[in-house]
Amino acid sequence: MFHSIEKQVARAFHAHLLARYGVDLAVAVEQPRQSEFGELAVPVAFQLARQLRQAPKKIAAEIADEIGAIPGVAALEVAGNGYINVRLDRGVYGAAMLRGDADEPEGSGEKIIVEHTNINPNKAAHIGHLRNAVLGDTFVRMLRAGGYRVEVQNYIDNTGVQVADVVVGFYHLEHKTAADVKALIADPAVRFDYVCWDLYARISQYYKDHPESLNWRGEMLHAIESGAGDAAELAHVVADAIVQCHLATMLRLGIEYDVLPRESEILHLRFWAYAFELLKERKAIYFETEGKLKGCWVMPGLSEEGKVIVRSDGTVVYTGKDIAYQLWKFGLLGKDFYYRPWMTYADGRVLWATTDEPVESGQEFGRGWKVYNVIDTRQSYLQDVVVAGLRALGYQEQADRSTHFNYEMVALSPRCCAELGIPLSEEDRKRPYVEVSGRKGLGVKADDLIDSLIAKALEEVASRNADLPEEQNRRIATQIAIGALRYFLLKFTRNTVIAFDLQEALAFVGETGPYVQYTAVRASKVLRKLEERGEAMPDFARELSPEAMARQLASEDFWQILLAASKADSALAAALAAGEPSHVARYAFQLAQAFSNFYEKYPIIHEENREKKVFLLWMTDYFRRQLERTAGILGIPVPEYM
RNA sequence: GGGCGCGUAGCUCAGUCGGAUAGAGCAUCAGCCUUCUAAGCUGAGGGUCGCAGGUUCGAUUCCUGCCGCGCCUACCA
Repeated sequence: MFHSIEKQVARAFHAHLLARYGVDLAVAVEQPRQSEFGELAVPVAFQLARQLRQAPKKIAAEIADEIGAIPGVAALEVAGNGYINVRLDRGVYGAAMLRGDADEPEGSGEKIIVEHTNINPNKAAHIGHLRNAVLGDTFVRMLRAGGYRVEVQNYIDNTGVQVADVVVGFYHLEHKTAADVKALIADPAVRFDYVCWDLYARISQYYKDHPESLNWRGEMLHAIESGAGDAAELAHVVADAIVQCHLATMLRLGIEYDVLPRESEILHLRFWAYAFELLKERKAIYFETEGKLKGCWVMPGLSEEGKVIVRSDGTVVYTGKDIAYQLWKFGLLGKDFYYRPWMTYADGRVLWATTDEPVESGQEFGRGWKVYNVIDTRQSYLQDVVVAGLRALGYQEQADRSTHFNYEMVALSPRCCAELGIPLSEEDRKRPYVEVSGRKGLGVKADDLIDSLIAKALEEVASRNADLPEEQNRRIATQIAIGALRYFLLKFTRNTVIAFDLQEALAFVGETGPYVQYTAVRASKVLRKLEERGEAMPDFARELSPEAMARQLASEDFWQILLAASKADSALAAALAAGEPSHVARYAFQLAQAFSNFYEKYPIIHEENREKKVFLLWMTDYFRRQLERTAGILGIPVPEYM
């Protein structure tokens, strides 16, 4: 609701400035810090002061005097050195909310592709991967809430070095065949992704101790690429099983995908070969004939030496395949995958995976208008190479619409390492944080963290609801765990390194997901209590006249609280514009704070005055809806009770 | 060396396009449960916005330099 007014005010000012001063200005509308200054502030007089060579205060007065009536606005006031403060008509505003006036969604019909998660399928997911997936998933939810059409892709690098290493581990360290590993996967007592986690650390250490054994890796990569033999089969078995683990882990947090594009198909369907020809043809890469990079195909420009795309042994680096993939995402490759169903989600939606077998699936993916790649900021250079590749091929517009949705890494605080029993060098102990490393097996596994959160939440839930069945309490505890974890990962801005701290992640008080959930639970509990007392929910539209609304909203307290609740769309729009899910998280917390205040201060169902009681109930219901909607955008479920 | 990012309360972090008295959570201290769930609420203390210049009506915000920290700078991803 608030967002509509914001836009309306901005439009009115823009039109007036154009007509009166002939100035085409992008009008900024901000929210004053102090509520006494009104609901909106327009600092446009400051911008004009320079051009018109007049005092801001004088210009502001002139504008406020001449602009005329703006729908929904009660008054304009000049304050400070030249602010124009806007006071809304509370009755009109309240009545519009009662009618359920919604802001028109901004989204266009163009398809937006968001790629996230992208975990190497060779070990269990850790907190770093969770940040990626939760950020990506939340951004997707934001876009969809904003009316955009989104396709979610989770790229599976099932033929890369990391998978090869684990397969080498199974082969040379464990002496296991594909059949042995299949049996291991089928064993319900074995957490296969955990087994691989340890094995990956072991083989990495083994390479370090026995550098000559590194040729195993090369051999394995070739075997996988050829696609035949026991080794290739083992690689597929391992990667598929780990993907299954990752999908299960993500599903625990409510994260789903539309399609899994796999690297094996990029190879087998010759996407890369095709892109390679394109790159050569359009002179985006050149063959180096001398020096250090002799025999490589190199993309010049981004760094001093250029970026190797094809190694001297003829194999392509990941970034090369990524260029082919990015071209496909925009529908520029002229080739396409085939698709087969991978699994079905609870709501019946099918997750598709690519295949190289020509089958008619009736599915179409890719051909996006805009592409977001959710990838951590350490890979900025590689992402720049991909975009430079598009540019070099002449796809300027698509390059401009390629966004590296970057974020900082999750590291471990030294204290956290100590708690987890991770030994640290003297040097590491002095650092502010220690990088997670899959190779070293250094990190917090996603499922372990979720399990700890559930256990802790269950303790809490059970102590408050001892009379309820354990199974039911466990379900609630799971929802609380999800809320805690998602909020924890979302409350930081993207470019903040999260120094992971177990105590903080496990916190349920203060600025946390459970606080937001608890508030929503309280709101719906009030409404439920009303019915338990045998009272019906009032017909708000009939009982609350615009006059009654204006009367109640004359209370500064009520007005401020309602105003806060009405800003959900505005907060979402700002967060989308900034590409910053943390803004939504922060708003959810502020919203919860506002309701908690209201809840503590005003008895709702015990209110004697009928008009006021109906109004309070309406406020509660409105809050509940706004809170649930915002939580939903964050992927935070609202439990029945807590 | 080069590129990117960070430095704000004891700790962890926010801080709209340069704007009005720099905020939140945690921690500390003092209060609030016979009334809709205390995972809550109220209040208090706590700041040289890394340092030094510059730009201007105005700088935590923009520019330059310096100091400190991190990441990237692979024929790994």
